[in-house]
Amino acid sequence: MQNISRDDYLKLIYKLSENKKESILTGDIAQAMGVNAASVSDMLKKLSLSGMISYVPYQGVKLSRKGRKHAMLLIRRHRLWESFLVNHLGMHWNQVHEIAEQLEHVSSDTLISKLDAFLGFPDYDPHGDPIPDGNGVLPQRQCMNLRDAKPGQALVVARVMDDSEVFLESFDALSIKLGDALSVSHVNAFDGLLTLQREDLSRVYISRDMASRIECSPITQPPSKYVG
Amino acid sequence: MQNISRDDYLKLIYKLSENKKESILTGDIAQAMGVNAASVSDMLKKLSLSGMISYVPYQGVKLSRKGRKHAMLLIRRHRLWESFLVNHLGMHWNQVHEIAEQLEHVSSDTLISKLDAFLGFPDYDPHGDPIPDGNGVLPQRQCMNLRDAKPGQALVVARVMDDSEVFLESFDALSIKLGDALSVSHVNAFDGLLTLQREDLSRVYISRDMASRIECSPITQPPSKYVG
DNA sequence: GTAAATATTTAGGCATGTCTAAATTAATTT
DNA sequence: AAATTAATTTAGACATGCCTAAATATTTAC
Repeated sequence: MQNISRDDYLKLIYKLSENKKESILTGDIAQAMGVNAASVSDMLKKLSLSGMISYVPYQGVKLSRKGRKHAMLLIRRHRLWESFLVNHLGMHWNQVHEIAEQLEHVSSDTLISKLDAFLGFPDYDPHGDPIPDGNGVLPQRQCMNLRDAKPGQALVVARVMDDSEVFLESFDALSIKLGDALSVSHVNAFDGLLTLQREDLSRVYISRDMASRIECSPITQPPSKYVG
Repeated sequence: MQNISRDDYLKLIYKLSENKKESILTGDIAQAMGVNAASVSDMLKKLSLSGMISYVPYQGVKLSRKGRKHAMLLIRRHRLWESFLVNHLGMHWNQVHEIAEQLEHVSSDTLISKLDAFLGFPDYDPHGDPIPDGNGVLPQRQCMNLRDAKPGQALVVARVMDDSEVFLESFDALSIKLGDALSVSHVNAFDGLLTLQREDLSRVYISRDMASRIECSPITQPPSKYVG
C-alpha cells in the first residue's frame, strides 16, 4: 500500500514494453505518467537500485525478471478487481479502471487468491485482457487484430485494446459483446471499413480505426468431409 | 487514497471519543497510533486547519461535525468491506481487519454504494458492529453488555467488542455465533462466571472478562396472559 | 505556593516523491 | 566534423509524514 508510485512506474514500464521491443525512454515514461522527466530520472535510479529494472543513463530502461514478475502480479490484481466490479457489482466496463487502479495497491496474497476463487479463476477480465496466474504467467490464446481480418474469415470477438470511455461507448453502440461470433462479409478497399455478419445474419459496420483496437480469435472452419 | 494518514487519525480520534466524553489527549493518540507525540502534534495542526477537529494546544482535541461525518464514512467503508471478506470470500473474522484497513482507503462513492447493494444493505458487519448509512448515521439497536446480564435473562448475542485474534478464537471455541439465543442460568457470585443455556439446552460458560467484550440484545418475554 | 514530574509542542532532520532551472549528453543539421 | 537542437540528468526546493532532542506548558506533590 505504500509503494504506490513505484508500482505505478513498474506497471507503466511493462505496458510500454509490450508495444516496443527496445528500451523505454525517460521521456516516454514522463509523458505517460504526466510527470516531469526529472522525477522519472529520480525514480529510475531507485528502481534500478532495488533490482526491478536495468537502467543505463541516457539509454533508457528495461524491466528485470524480478520487475516483470512484480508488474504481472499488479496486473493480476487489477484485472481480478475489474472482473469483480463488472461481473458482481454491476458496474459498466468503462467505469472500473480508476477504481481497480486503487484496489490493486491493497497488498494481501490471501485476499487475491480468495478473490480469484470467488470469481471462478477467470482467465480473462471484462475487457478480454488475460489475467496472469499467481506466478505472473499469462494464459495463451491465439488472437488477431480485427483490422487484419479478410473476407470470409469467421471469428469470435475476444478483447478490446482501448479503455477510454469514448471507445468503449462506441463499441457498446455496435451491439456486439466479447464472445460474439462474427464473420467478415466485406472489407472496403478504400478505407478498410469492415462489414461483418452476426450469427443472426444481421450486419455490423466497423471502421479501421475501431477495428484496430479489437482483437479476435479466428475460427478455423473444420475441413468439410468432401474437401480434399 | 492519498490522505491515508489523515484518515487514520480521524478514525482513531472517533474511536477514542466513543469511550471518553472529554477531549482526546495527544499522548493517547500517539500511543494508539504507535507514533511519537511530536508527530501527533504536527498532524493535529493540519487536521485543525482543514476543519476536521477543534484543537486547543495542550488541551486535547475533539472531532468537528465535519470530522465526525468523515470518520463515519470511513467506518462505513471498513465494515462493508469486512462483510464482503467474511460473507463472500469466506475469510475468517479474525483475518479481515488489516485488509479492510487498506480497502477502506479506496475512495469511490459509486464503489461503496454498489458494494452496499451487493451485500444486501447490511446493518451490521460480521463482528456485529453497526454499519453507518451513506449519511454517516448509525442504525440504532438496544444492546447490553453480557457482563451485566442477570439470571433468567434471555438474550441474543449481537456483537463482539474485541477484534484481537486471541479473543475471537476463544469466542469461536465457545461454539456460539452472533444471532444465537441464550438464557442466563447462573452468575457466580465470586468471579462473575456466567452459565448460559442454548436453545438446545446445552450449556456455555463465559468468564466476566470474556463477557465484558460481548454485547447482547435482551429478549423481553411477552407478558403471560395469566400474569398481572 | 513553589518545586518536581509529566505531557505537549517546537526545532531541526530524514525519506519519499514531486517540481523548476541549470548542466550535461546524445542526436540532427549543415 | 562542428554547431545547433533535443533529450536527459543533476542540483536545489517544497510538501508530507515521520523522527529525536530541546523548550515550554501543565499537573502533581510536598
